[in-house]
Amino acid sequence: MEPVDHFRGFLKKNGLAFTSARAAILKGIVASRGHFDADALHEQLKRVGESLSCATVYRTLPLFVQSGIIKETLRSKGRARYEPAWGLEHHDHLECVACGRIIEFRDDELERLQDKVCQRHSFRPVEHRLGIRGYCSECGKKGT
Amino acid sequence: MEPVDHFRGFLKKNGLAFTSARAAILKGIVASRGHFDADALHEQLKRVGESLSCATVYRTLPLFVQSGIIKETLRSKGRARYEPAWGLEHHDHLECVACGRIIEFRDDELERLQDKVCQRHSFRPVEHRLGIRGYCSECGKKGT
DNA sequence: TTGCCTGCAAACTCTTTGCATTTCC
DNA sequence: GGAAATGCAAAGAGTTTGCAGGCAA
Repeated sequence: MEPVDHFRGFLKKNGLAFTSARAAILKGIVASRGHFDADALHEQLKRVGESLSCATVYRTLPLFVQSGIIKETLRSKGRARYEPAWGLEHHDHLECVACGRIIEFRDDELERLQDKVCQRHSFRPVEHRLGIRGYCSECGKKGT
Repeated sequence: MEPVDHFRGFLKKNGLAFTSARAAILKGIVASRGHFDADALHEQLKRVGESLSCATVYRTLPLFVQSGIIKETLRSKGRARYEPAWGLEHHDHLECVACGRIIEFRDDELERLQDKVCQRHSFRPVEHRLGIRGYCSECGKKGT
């Protein structure tokens, strides 16, 4: 199933309308393969000729989160950031403090270990975020 | 060495002054054993009779981070949160989405595994944050 | 004395909200 | 037609900054 179909279903189920603005935002999300924030998404849509107010973007993003199309990731400089979640497995992030590059990775053993920690504390996990900040291979070569 | 001595050394080394405001903030940090945010710290200091502007708190916190007295942790509701880092081993967090309780834990194997992931990507880690959100044992009992 | 510090208030950034109007079903 | 969605602009929260005066070294 395509994201758009899933999203239409989600809207219908909740008595919400599939509007042109929402269609545009979804297109923007799909186009920006990777991480983005509200402002970047808004800018991108403007570039493509879609004119939406940023209020609409902010009002709509939670719908995409709820429907599972995207998810919030670590905030950066006070901005909420998102990434596509549709059809993707969970993964964690390496974030380069020098160039800002984000490297995604997944490690099953790491996941299992986290579950063990939760069990040990009788904690029922809903979600987790692991972010490792440091220097990527490129920036690491250059020094410091 | 006491935190205050370490901090004085840090200031001296950087040509900065050890002022009464900074002393008060340090006392506040030490007193609030655990997590806090700028606002909570400011409130606590007011309660003890110290009158500082919040601008000073905001301006001073980065000094404590740089000196290693505290460190930033996961943000919550748009607020930067901090915790003491002086003399404490690194640890990670379980955060209850129901009651807000934060449980700290440390798992050496988890740490090692993270290093392995970094090696695999030729990534030199500086710091990492692992936050697991879910329901603590208390809230888990009550339902949902 | 020479800067660094501070308080105050205004500015800023990201995000949310109220209201009148438009769009969807 | 009626509920829901939108744009606009103004409000909010948390945080930062400019400036004039105050303190540490």
